[in-house]
Amino acid sequence: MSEKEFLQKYNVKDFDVPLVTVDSVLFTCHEDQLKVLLVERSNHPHQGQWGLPGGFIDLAVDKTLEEAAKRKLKEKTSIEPPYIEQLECKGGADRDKRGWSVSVCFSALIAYQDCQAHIESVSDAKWHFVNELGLLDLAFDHRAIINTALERLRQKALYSIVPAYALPERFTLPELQKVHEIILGQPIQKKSFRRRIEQAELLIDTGEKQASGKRQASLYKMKKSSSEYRFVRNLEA
Amino acid sequence: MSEKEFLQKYNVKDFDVPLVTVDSVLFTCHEDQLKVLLVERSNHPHQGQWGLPGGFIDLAVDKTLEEAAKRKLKEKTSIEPPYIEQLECKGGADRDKRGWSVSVCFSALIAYQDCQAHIESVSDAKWHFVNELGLLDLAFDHRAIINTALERLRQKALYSIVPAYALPERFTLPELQKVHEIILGQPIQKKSFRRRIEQAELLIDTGEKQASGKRQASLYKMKKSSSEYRFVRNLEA
DNA sequence: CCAATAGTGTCTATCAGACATTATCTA
DNA sequence: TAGATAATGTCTGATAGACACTATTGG
Repeated sequence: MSEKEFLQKYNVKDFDVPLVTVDSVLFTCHEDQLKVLLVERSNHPHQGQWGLPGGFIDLAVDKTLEEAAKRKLKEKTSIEPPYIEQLECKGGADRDKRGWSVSVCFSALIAYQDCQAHIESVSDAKWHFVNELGLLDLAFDHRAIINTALERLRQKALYSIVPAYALPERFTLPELQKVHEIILGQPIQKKSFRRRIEQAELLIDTGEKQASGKRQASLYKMKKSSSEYRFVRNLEA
Repeated sequence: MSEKEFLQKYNVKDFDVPLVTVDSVLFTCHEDQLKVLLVERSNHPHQGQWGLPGGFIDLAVDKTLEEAAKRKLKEKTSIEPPYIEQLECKGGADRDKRGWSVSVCFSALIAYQDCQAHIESVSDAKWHFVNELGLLDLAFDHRAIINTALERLRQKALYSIVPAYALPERFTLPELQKVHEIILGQPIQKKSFRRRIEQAELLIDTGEKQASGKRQASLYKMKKSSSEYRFVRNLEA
């Protein structure tokens, strides 16, 4: 049989296939706390419970998995997050009552200010304090996914400035340090933090200042590809 | 509608779903070179081309994605690799001629000695020098997946001793250093390498020695969970 | 004893931690 | 001017790089 014939006859539905979803753990920083976006499920299974924003891939619309995840996030936040990366893929026979299922999970960051207005207008989406998830009964294995995302984000806070994407495009160094401290759950030496960022030349000084009450702090923005930079030496956990 | 009714009516095949495979990049070290296991495809599409060991999930057999990947590897190597981790998930409309497809990719390591006999007995599987893949026309986007796996493995060689899993259970420090050097493509300072492993207490001295020609080297084995250890400071790339 | 490989001693360079100090802002 | 926040100076400590040195083996 030629490949052409083979492809003509091929039909996915002749086989037992798992169901596939994309789900995203979208973090932000607000009120000196880490928050994660959750959605109240309108459909079975787990109707009424909180879960991660996500859903099925639209084969006709989505070109890639990341596009699918972004599309789902955009529905809730109105914009695509400035940072998104694949986290892990969960799959198994028992994680979804509908059958063998695969969830391709993403971890993303966004500035609170950039999407709060829209999120408030969407009735089923809400920021939740990461520290207070203990009380909630989350859908599927979404709690475990959030924990994995948190762990990864903590690692990144130790060796990169990826957490900057939880801030607006322009931000001050004290703000950035605060975000790292919130993620890590502990204070960082100001000098160490600034020194390494300066030395690696990861930020651009916009020349502007931010009046935050007392002495004004310089406003910076990320250089392109600064998020890929990895410090040789980690901050201590 | 109750959840029970919903689940009774639910049928995956009522929806357009992508096809899902698992694929693994299995590395080993041999003849001072990094090698990757490839399989000659017996079926369409890409019949006759080399590709990663993998295939469809057997919903009746596999409990998780990792189990599916291990099962596929075992078919070619006769054993499960001592190290396997999820690498990334590739998905898109165009990566497979059969339709929208998702590949859950794993990266794994194994000792050459532990599986070479069986691999030689399997007619369609073969170790390929990683440095000589340029000549091959690999199936699907498998070349890109291998490159991602390589990049990740290089990172791990800088901050962990995961590469030890490309060696037999018992190995010498010079052997381990050599594996790291092969992965990194450059020499490492012997003293630095040994110092950090000793200090982190990652290995157990078995008391045995290996006669490799000249002075005998001590044989070590990994401690449990040493593979999760991450040095605070990387080797320099 | 020689050659080769295993393993150690030790100096330097780099960079994070600690914390004191200075600078700049508003009230 | 006082108080607060931003930013810097500088010492210490940990650890990787460099490389010379010693130790142990087989021939």
